[in-house]
Amino acid sequence: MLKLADRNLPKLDESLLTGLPPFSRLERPQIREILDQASSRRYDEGTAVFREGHDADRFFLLLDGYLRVIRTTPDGDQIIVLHISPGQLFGIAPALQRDTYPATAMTAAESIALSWPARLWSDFTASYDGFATESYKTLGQRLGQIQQTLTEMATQAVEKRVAAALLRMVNQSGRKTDTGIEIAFPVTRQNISDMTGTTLHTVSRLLSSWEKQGIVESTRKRIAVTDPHQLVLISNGNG
Amino acid sequence: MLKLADRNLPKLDESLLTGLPPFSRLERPQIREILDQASSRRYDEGTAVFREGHDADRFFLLLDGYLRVIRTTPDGDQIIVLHISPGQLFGIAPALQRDTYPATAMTAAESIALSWPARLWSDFTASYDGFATESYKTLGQRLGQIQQTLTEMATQAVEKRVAAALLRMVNQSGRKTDTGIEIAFPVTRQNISDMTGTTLHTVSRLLSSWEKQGIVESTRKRIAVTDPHQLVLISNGNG
DNA sequence: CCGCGAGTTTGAGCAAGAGCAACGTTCCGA
DNA sequence: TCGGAACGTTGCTCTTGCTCAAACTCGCGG
Repeated sequence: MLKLADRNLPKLDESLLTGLPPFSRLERPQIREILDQASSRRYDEGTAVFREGHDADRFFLLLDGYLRVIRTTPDGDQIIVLHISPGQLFGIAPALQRDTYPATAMTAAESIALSWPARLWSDFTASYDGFATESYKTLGQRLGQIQQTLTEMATQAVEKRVAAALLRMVNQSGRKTDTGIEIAFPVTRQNISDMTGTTLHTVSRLLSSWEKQGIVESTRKRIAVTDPHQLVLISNGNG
Repeated sequence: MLKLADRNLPKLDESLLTGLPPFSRLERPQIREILDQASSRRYDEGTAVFREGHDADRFFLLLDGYLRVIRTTPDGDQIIVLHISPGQLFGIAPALQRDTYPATAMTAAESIALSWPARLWSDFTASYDGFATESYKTLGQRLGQIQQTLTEMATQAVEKRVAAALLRMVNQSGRKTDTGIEIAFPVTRQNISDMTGTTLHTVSRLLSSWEKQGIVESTRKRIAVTDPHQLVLISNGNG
């Protein structure tokens, strides 16, 4: 159960949801209804919102921060399936008639998420025009992205996979800085190796080499791409 | 457009759909309605039902046969994302608001499929109780399976991946024979390497070795597992 | 029944990248 | 300000499994 301190006592503002795809076709009173049924909670960096195998009793919307969706193998290896950005629904196992979550959601940075009890999913899809359509659209995009990652993993050499992983993070969360485009959340070499099925050693060597070539800049846990075009070339094989 | 010869002129029998998950809660007249709007078509082994990138203008139900869902990379490598068995919906891109198919569907054996125009999807989910629920449940399972494959690909050595791929095919389409459990559709070494991101050479070596150990039996394009338990051990690392 | 083509087997060499080890650096909290 | 933990770098070794090459075999169509 959520502790009292975790619930958002001052009323949530309607502007939180307006404009987000699942709610874009709704009027203020409907958004009000939806918000009144939501719980809001803040999560420190590196904590789990839910874990693989646990009861899928709620579904979520990320308001602020970034999440990693992670699967762990029986022998402890883990891989990052995808990242979630603000405004996206996640943990929608209830929509797929699953009774447990198929993966773990970890915060990559301090985050804030709304959540609703699983049983409300069918209410939402029935009552709110466009909610189902937009949610399943998101799901379709996510499915496509995972298939994309799968094909990369199966056919591409490590260097290309790492380049592609960086580009994906930049596209999803890139912030312009004076020197390049920075990934908006902390990323370690280990994280990148978990996205690409390699080791942190190999990732470290690749980043060092790219840094020498002026393609990326990185401090500990922070990565910026200074020459995205070059990275695209690498990810397509013309390194 | 479908040619006349492809349409099933004698009325489709209602028993084709009864009992299949998406239609299990429906009465005969509703099933009649659904069938009357369907096109039926037969496909030779090795032909495409639809191709990646093409207009997602229909969705399908496999009545008989087996399909491979395939993605191809820009440089011509291809990987088999999953297999479709009789009774399953496929090509449901319309349900996910996609305007093109994200993958190609090839017949692994001679097959028969029904299909409906994409625009009917929303009619079906609105009119037929349980159709949406069951369809999205299938989708959820498929998503989970792809994530599973992705983690394997990223963390497991080739031998384990191949063992796991064989087990998946056996579980999905295994037919008991006097000597073991046979995969119900033709499978080449190349096919297996396309499922596991390796080469046909490596697969051939593995199968030869397993054959010597009495774990599998294979003729050209036909594979049977004689000792599934042993394969499970291999796929878990205790080779 | 023959011949061809698609699929398979096997060998040898080689390179990508994993594993291991040791050291360096940054950050944070006491 | 100091110490330690977490993260990163780099060199070396060793293995996995890919590449290339060549021969083999099954099964089908003519």
